[in-house]
Amino acid sequence: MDHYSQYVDNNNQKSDEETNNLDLKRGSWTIEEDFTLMNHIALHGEGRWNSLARSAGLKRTGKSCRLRWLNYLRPDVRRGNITLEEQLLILQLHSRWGNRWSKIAQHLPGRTDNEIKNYWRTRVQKHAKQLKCDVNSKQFKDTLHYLWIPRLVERIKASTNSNNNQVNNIQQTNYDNIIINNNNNNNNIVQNIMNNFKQENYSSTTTTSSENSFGSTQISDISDNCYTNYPLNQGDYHGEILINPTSDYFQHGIIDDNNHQQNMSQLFFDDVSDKFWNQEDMLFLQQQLN
DNA sequence: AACAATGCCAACCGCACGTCT
DNA sequence: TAGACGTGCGGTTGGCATTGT
Repeated sequence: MDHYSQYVDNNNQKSDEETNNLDLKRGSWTIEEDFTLMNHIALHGEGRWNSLARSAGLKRTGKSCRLRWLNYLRPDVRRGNITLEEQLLILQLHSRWGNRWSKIAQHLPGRTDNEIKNYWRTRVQKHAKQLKCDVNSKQFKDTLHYLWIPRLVERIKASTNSNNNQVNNIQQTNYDNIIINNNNNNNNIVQNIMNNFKQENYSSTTTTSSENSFGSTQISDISDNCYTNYPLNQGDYHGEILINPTSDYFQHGIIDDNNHQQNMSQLFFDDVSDKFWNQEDMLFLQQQLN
C-alpha cells in the first residue's frame, strides 16, 4: 500500500480540550507535515521536541513529532514484513525480557519498538488465542520454546539450504547475486543466534531436569525465566527438541525433511508469519495443551 | 453486492524518570 | 527541595484494508 494513501482527511481527529485550545492537530500526518518535519530536523537536528514543533511551525505536540520521526520518517527505519530471522530474534528476546519492546528493538536494526509490539500483539498473541491459552502461560511459552522457535530455525536453515542449491545450480544473474548476498546474511544471523543459544544452554552451571507442559523432560535453568534452554547443536537439534518422539507429529510432521524443506523454501519467499501453524499443527498443539 | 468481522498498524495516552532551574 | 519540562516507554485506540458470509 502506498504509505501516503492513508492520508485522507482529518475529520477523524478527536476533539480534545487541550488540542483545541492550543490549535494542535491530531491524527494522520500529511505529506506537507512530513516534509516540514524532515527538513527541520535535517537543518537543526532532533531533540527538544516541543520547541522543535513550534519552531518548525507544526501544529503538533512534541511527542507527536518525535513519534512520527522515530517510527516513520527516520531514514534508517526498515519497512516491510518481519523476516524469519527477525521473528526468531523477537521470540528469543521476548522470552528473556518480556514486553521490553524498546530493548528488543535495539537488537533489530531499523525496526521500531512500535512495530515489534504490533507484531507481537497481532501475530503471537493471535496464536495464543487460537491455542486457547494465555500468552504468558507456561504452556504457551513451552509451545514457543519447543515448537515455534525450533521450527523457525528449521525453516531458516531450510531456506538457506534451498538458496544454496539454487545458487549452485543456476548461472549467476543479478537476481542470483541478491540471493547470494541474502544467503550470506542469513547464514551469519543464524550462526550468531545458534551460538547465542548454545552459550546460554551450556554456560549455566546450575541446571536441573524439570517437566515442561507437554510432560517431557527438559534441561532447565533454575533461576532464569529465559526459555532458551533447548539443546541446539547444528544438524541434530530437531531430534532433541521435539516433544514426543513417538507421536505421529514427530513421525510425519517436523522431521519429514523432504517435504519440509521444499515447503519451507517456498514459504521463505512468501509471508511466512501466518503459515507457521497449519491445521495439523493447531490440532496437535491443542491436543497437547488440553 | 452488501454487510459484518477481523487483521493490521499508525498514532495517541498516561505514566515514570531524568534534567534543569 | 520542589516544580516544570523533556523524553521514553508500554498499553491502548481508531480507522483503513482485507476476508468471510
